[in-house]
Amino acid sequence: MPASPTRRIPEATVARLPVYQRILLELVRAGTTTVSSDRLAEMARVNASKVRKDLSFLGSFGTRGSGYEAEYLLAQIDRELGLDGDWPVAIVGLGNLGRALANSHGFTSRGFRIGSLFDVEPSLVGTRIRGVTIRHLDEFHEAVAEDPPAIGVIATPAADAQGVADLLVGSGISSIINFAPRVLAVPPEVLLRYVDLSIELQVMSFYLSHRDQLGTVAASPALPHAVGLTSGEPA
Amino acid sequence: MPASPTRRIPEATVARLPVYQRILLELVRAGTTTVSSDRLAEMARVNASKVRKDLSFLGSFGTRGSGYEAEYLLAQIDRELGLDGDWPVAIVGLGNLGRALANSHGFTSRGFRIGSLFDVEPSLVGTRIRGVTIRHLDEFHEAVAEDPPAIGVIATPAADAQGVADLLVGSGISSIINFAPRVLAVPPEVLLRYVDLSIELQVMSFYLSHRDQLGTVAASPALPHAVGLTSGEPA
DNA sequence: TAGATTGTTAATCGATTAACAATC
DNA sequence: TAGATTGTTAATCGATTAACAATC
Repeated sequence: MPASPTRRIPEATVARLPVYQRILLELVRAGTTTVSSDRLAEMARVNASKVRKDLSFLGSFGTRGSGYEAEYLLAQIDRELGLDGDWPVAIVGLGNLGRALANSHGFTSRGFRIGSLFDVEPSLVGTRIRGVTIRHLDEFHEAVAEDPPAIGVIATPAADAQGVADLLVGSGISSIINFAPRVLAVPPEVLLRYVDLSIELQVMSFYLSHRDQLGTVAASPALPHAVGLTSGEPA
Repeated sequence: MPASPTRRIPEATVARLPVYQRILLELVRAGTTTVSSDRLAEMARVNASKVRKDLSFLGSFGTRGSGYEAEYLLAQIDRELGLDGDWPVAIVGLGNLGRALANSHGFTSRGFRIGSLFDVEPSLVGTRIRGVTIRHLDEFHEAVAEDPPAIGVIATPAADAQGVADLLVGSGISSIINFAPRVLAVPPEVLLRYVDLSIELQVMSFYLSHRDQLGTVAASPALPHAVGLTSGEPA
């Protein structure tokens, strides 16, 4: 019943697993024990065949005639996503955005913890967020040597983003999420992802401005939707 | 030389246009006048063929032998994205995240403006961000009647997100960007996009935990990368 | 001209989806 | 059993990419 040992999960499926994960989390909290692919599909706004195909890459966890046991499926997805691990994350930049991130769901959910926080602003250095003291960026290398982060998050002003990226890469961090509205240059082996309101707004703008034109409207944007660019090659 | 009048831009291309847009903006600011598909591809971390194909959907704007005129290409992309329009955006929720959004690049760049801001917190209502006064959510319907937003942004705590979504949809807004870590139910014709740190972190976690395993690593995540789910059908 | 680079073709690859046999 | 729903197949669709003729 487990999938073959050499299962290779398609990228498009990986992108949807966190979505199913969140849906299942909400369902489980609401007391749901069993869920069908139809229901999952409705909530994720995707095709039910796609849900079944996606889940089939992880194994055969459903029961014909009744559906999936929500809690069990959730555990399987967590395992697949590596959320049974403990990934320390370093956040650089604790302005409004950085503070929002540090206080976000991302770090209260399984798999992640705030490893370290950095800023250069004297009034912020030394203060604490969620029990973690903000350190000066000058201390970056020693802090990282103590507790090496798995993922670096850039939440600085755009002008500082490349410098911080260089620092992260220089310290051996190979996964970066960039919230600064700036295109970054990093070595090709570094996993780099962008999260960006402007880009989302622009994609919306495209669909808004093409919506009512003749019949010229393109297909609706697919669900694992773009927010930016980029990624690194796997090792 | 313009593309056929019935050009239909593929979804994957639409997702990359904002990326090219940003790169061109940075190049133009840095004084670059001409750029090749190779250079653009390098900065966007995609294949050069893909850049040329993407741009060819907009028309034939390059010059064989030398490349693209940066400023002109930028203008064409802006036009295609509808950034020559003026889209008022309403932001609901002005905690750290909402404030970060209101002050972000998204609203200082072409095409968008902060139309209205809403919160329920008495200490916030009446204060101003970038010249716009925060109003109480109770005033939502009258405010929206005065100046109907094209796009609604949800930046509230997760628990309030569905209620706000209902309010937005009820007032006729058909494009929503949700920053709250909650799955929303909205009618199928509503364009809904999610932006979410947790989801980004989870996708990173997957690639991190599969990186060194045997040769089992999946393909690197494609650049228009997933951050969530969903979208509405075009009208 | 010689070198460079576009725009486009066509082959390939990956993702989506309807359909249905398997089976609870 | 009858009804429901999975897991998987196979056809289809869309996206990627190498290659190269066109052409500046």
